[in-house]
Amino acid sequence: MDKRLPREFFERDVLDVAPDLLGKYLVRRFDSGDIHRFQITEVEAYRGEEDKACHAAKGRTKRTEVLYSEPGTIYVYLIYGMYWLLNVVTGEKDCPQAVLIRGVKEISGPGRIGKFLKLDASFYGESFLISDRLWFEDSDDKPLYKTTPRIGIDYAGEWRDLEWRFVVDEDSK
DNA sequence: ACAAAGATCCGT
DNA sequence: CGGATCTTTGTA
Repeated sequence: MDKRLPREFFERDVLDVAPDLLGKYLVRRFDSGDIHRFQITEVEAYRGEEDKACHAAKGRTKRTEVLYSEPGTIYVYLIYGMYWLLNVVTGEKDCPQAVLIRGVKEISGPGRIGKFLKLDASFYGESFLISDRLWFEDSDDKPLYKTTPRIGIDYAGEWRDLEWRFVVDEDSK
């Protein structure tokens, strides 16, 4: 059976998709053919042009173009000249939203995930719905989680304090 | 054309 | 706490 998360999963508001991704599996098929599954433990939501922390706050540019495309599309970008951060586009087409994958069970930190999964610019615009090297799979786990403000966005003014970071609560497992 | 900052990580 | 390292964006 196909456990890959379908378009309908991502075609919802980012604030619904983000917590639902906790406990799901991020699956990477490397060039060698080896397939690794990583259970998601930490995510953040970035929501629309109004959200000053969202890259789409700058409007439609070459970099943010993909945020306006179909739900389930891969958004990767290089930060600090060395780390590829991984996001999945959510919501209706033309509503720029994305979930940042910040942590999985074996790896803490969005920059380290990109390094471990060998991500690069070639993933930009690819789709999690049909890719043969990067996708999400369902899981029966419904872990309890806590919310906190997002990390590293102190510049975002009133949007800084919104608790749009979702972290699996280990204590409750 | 140039300068500045960034959804980070690591070593000191 | 500062350096690495380079793309994107704002300003001229």
